[in-house]
Amino acid sequence: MKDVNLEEAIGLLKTEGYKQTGKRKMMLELFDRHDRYMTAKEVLEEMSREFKGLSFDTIYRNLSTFVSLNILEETELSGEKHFRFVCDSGHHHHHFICLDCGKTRQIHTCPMSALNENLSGYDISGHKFEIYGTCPACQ
Amino acid sequence: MKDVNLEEAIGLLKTEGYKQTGKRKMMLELFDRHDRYMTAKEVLEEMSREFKGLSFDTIYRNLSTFVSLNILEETELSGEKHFRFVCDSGHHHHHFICLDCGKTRQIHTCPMSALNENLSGYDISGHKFEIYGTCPACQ
DNA sequence: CTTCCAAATTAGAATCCTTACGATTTAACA
DNA sequence: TGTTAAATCGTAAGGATTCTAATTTGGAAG
Repeated sequence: MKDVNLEEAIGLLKTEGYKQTGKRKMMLELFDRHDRYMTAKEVLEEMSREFKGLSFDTIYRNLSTFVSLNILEETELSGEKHFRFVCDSGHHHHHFICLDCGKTRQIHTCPMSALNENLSGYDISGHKFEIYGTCPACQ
Repeated sequence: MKDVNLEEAIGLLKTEGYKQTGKRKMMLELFDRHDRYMTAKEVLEEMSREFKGLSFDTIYRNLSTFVSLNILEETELSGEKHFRFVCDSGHHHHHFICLDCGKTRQIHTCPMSALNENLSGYDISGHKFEIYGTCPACQ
């Protein structure tokens, strides 16, 4: 199940004309394996074990590439960008995010569908609904 | 109406044992007058006209103080902290935020009250619901 | 299996936002 | 007024992120 996503993601690189490098594959494996929000620094630290002398730039550039390819999703927690493998549930949803471990739990209630305000005249480009706290495992 | 809030905010400084300095008063007047989300840099620029040689430290320290006094509220937009006078409507609400001018419009629908997920076992410490876009005036 | 080129990576500097520091000034009270 | 703790200044430090120029490499073409 998850491996399908991983393979799909790696395949997407070729499809879109990006090179399949060992670093990119390891980054994607990392996100697939952890299945939680991670910072660029965390990714760098884990990758550095295998790839010594890894550059900041590589991490940030690839994270940005993956987000634009819709392989990763991004959110900002306490001033730091966090990334996770995009959920494959196939429908729009939101997240409870554990502030300790970064793991998430899907929330299927979307406030936009239940919105009873009149926002005509407003051009809406996006919305964010996140619930923060501590997951059962971290308590 | 808004002046009441401003006076209350200035008065709160004394009540809580903080000094009422000209810089703090001008900062609060600024937020009262603009009534929108502003960055520390925007505040610094406007204040610098009157107070030349104003220090970063003063801006950030006072912004932080005002937030802790519940005079200002804070959110993070594209990697930068934004602050605005806390709304006085007296009840919990959320915001549409114009990404051009920073002005907001209150949203009274709260997703937490309509949440039909079972989150027992999760320790919830907070939530965020924001709608982004362009307000009528900025289109 | 080579050659080749655009893409990827590196190392390090630069940028942006934010916070921290010791020295100086100032608000508020007696 | 004088005193004192709080506020401010000037600047440096910090962390996250982006940029640049030089080098390396994936992978398509021969």
